[in-house]
Amino acid sequence: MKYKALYGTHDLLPEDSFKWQNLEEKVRKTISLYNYKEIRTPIFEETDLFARSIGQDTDIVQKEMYTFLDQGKRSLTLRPEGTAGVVRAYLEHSLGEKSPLVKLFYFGPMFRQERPQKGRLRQFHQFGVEAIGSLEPSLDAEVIDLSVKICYALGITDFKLHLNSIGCPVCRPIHRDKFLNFMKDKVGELCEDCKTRFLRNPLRMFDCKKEGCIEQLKDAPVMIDFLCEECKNHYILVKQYLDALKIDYFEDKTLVRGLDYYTKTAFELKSKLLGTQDTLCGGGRYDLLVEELGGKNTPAIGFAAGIERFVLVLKMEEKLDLEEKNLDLFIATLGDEARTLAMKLIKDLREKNIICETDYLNRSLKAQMKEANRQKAKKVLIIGEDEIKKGKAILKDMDSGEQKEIELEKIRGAF
RNA sequence: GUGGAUGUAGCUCAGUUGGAUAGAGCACCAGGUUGUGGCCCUGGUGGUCGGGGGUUCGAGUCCCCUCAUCCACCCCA
Repeated sequence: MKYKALYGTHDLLPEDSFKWQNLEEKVRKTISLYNYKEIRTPIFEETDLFARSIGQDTDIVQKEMYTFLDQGKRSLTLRPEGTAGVVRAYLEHSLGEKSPLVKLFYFGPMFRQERPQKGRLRQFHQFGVEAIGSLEPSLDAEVIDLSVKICYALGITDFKLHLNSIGCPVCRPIHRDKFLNFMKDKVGELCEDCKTRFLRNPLRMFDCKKEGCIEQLKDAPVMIDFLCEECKNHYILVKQYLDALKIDYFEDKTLVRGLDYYTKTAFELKSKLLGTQDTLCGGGRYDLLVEELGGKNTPAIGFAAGIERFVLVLKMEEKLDLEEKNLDLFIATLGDEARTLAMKLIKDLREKNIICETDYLNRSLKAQMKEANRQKAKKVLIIGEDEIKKGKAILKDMDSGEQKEIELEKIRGAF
């Protein structure tokens, strides 16, 4: 075979596409309950937008973006995540001038050039929400509540909410100094990866699974103990709201975010069923991003969720909707006259929203019946020469096997 | 970018210490029913054994290279 889907990309075939549709429908419905409105932004943007918002030093910008030059020699990039484009659109259309709090959601493909593995693809799909314009902890609670609610709406039960606060530009440097100071004598004991992390992204050391590193990090200062008054109070209030909403959470002092724009509240929904790429949904505050992209100082919070990962978990929990819309009627024909009649009937019935199908391969009646069965048609209408003469046709119920003659003009009434 | 594993029919997989026209189940097509599906029976279509090179009288099987996929590292949805 000459052409194949690129490494890390997948075709969504008919046998699965309806499952995605069902999933999307439920997600949309739930998000709408929380009064978020859909926004659709382009899947490519100026490269600089992503570099600016995600952060020059992140892995995404450093090595994972699909970047190309267009005919005009401008550097463009397939979006690696959704927030940057949404905030760009928010600013471009002055949505903040029309309403102080803007609640948006999106669905769509994202692109990152990573090595694929379970739960990780190069073109993958996310949905996410962004609430832009408020610093209220109650808004954090709403966003978190929504993410949890979506899981329940889909029937997912095996997941855990991890919660943390990663501070702000006031308190983060203080912790960073303390942390580096604490670790600097221990660097020699760390694994090679952690030595690199120490220089590039020290907090990532908390993710290390090696026992030696975990031991060294045991008493390391964590961000949560260094929060400034504002961040500390914010975090306390978020927890109070979550308690009030009876949402269980696990305070994960080591939870870090990969994108530079995050501040204060950070959360993830994780599922053990996923293997090592266990994050279903990740989010948090990004109070600095809007200003960073040229807007006014505007606090915001959001999350993004991986649709493929949801599908994986749903498959494992066997909660995927298997209901396919199947055929209401298959019309089997014998002869040219019958086929013409069938064509007219079908056009008519489709007008009435009846899903119907007929044979386009000149097959035997037996083969047509097999086809009807394969497509799970509820009923089959058989039109042959005898039936045309009599002005009647045979209507067969495929479940019971019963069949009866029916006048051609009365067929519409049978549904 | 690094490591490990796996590539045989549309799908899931057998294939012995290297041995003759490469198999099974499912799916597909046809017949058993001159105009009736599912179950059953019979038959059929379908494979450059991922690709290339090598060893050998002989390679799906052994060796080398390459490509692809999966899993893991890194990192993230």
